[in-house]
Amino acid sequence: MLITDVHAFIQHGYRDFIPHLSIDCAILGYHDGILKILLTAWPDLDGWCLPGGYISRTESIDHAAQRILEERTGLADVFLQQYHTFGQMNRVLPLEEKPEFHDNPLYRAIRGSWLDARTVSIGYYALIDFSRATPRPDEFSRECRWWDIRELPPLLFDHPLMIKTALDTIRKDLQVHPVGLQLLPEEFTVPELQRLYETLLNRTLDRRNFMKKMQQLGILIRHDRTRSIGSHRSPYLYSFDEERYREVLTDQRNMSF
Amino acid sequence: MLITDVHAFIQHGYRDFIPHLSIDCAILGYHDGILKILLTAWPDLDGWCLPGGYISRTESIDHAAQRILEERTGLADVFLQQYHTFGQMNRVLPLEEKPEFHDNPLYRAIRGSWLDARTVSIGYYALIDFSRATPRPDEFSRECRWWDIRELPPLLFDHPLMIKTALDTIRKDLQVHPVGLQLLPEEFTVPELQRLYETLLNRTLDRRNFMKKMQQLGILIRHDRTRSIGSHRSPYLYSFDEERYREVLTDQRNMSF
DNA sequence: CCAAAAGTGTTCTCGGTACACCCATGC
DNA sequence: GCATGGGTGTACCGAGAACACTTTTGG
Repeated sequence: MLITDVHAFIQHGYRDFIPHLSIDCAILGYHDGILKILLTAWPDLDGWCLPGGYISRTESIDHAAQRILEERTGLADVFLQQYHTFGQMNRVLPLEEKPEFHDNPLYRAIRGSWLDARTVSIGYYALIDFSRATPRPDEFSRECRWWDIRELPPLLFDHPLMIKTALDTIRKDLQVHPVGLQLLPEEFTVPELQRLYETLLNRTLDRRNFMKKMQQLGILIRHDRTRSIGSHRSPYLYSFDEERYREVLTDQRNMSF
Repeated sequence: MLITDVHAFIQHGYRDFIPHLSIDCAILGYHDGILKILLTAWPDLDGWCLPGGYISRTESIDHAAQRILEERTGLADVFLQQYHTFGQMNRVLPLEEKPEFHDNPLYRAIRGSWLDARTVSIGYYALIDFSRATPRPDEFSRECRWWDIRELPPLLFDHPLMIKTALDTIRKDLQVHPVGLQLLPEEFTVPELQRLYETLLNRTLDRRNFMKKMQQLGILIRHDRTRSIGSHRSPYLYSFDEERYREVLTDQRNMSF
């Protein structure tokens, strides 16, 4: 479902969408050792937000999250995980205090509408390769772009908490679910995979122990070819053993680093 | 906030409560090696439900969950944890198919009201001592009582999934959070504590390893007195070292059994 | 004195961590 | 040949799992 007319959406959107309930997606993007997060900005406000949206009355919340992610990134069938529902009373309060909020015609239209109500938001996180996504702002936003996770702009609402909770959850889930299937190309080297883990966990890992761990998980298939990386020894190329990968996913043993 | 008049609530409840969004509480009760769950039944329907309720427009979702729990059990300040939000399209569908649903005047009043709408539900779980709770049905229910977790009655909606997810989450959280502070009397024996763990995890544990684990966590204080348990050696009485207990809670290391 | 439960200590194994040496590559 | 990063193996340590004997109590 596409929102073509912003003001029709403000006035009648509650016919198609559930009021008081929204979804916010912490879309983490990884590429070449850089971890970014997708944020959107509204006009005349200098704070940024997680991409969000509303739930159609005829779709599941998981479907709504997938749809929102696809609208913002162009990517479908992404691993997307519900992680927490945020329902504090003061979630959105700080916005009302901003003077910019009162001047802009868009926000004036929103005031008093179904959108101007206490809202509970369901948080989802996703992990994707940001080089494959093309960020697109939604109808309300002036901008939608990647931000380095280490240099975030000012954030609106309770979105700092949402991002922190998402990262904590991802790092915890990483112990159980070997990620990376979505984030790396078909063929990759172990140092590349290690760098992904190091970036997500925000700490360095021991090369030898990391290799041992991956070998005993058995989810990697080594190819004969290597990758040329300049004036160094060429690392082997690997692929995921997808079948074994799924076995490990269902297995509930933890992986620690 | 108390609902005094059921029909006023059906007609005007949306003024005070957020529509389309509810809370369901998986309230687990433990006592003497028995694990139970609190369920409510609606008139003329032979399926049971988790106790649930709506969120006041002026309270946080956590507060709403606490309130609902207190209304059903009389207990305040209970450890209550959000664990998942359920938003499938067909959550409530099976109810509409039941013939009993169409005959009862209560359900006829609900049809077409704000309550007869697609609803997303936030799941919370709690762990309490069921001997200290006095179950009370809500205004819609004909009964509210404990059921042994091993012998559950037929359940309505997606509540089987809710219960399964709650139990899975509790068992996972048990690895991190030493529970039991809420579920045991002030003074207890280690075998009693072990039985609590065994009941929650639904498997037996080794006495010696369990004792070692508790000792190295350091959350137990041994008293000089013992408890007389019949024709057997009298086990020592212990209390929780609450200060140390809180330290362990914040610590993120896992406890495995 | 006997049955049943409580209390305690040792061994084994596995996984995580720390650590050092050689190898390949391009300049 | 040298700098840089890739590939591999070993030693240690702590935690969990398996396991047996003694002690207490009431009948």
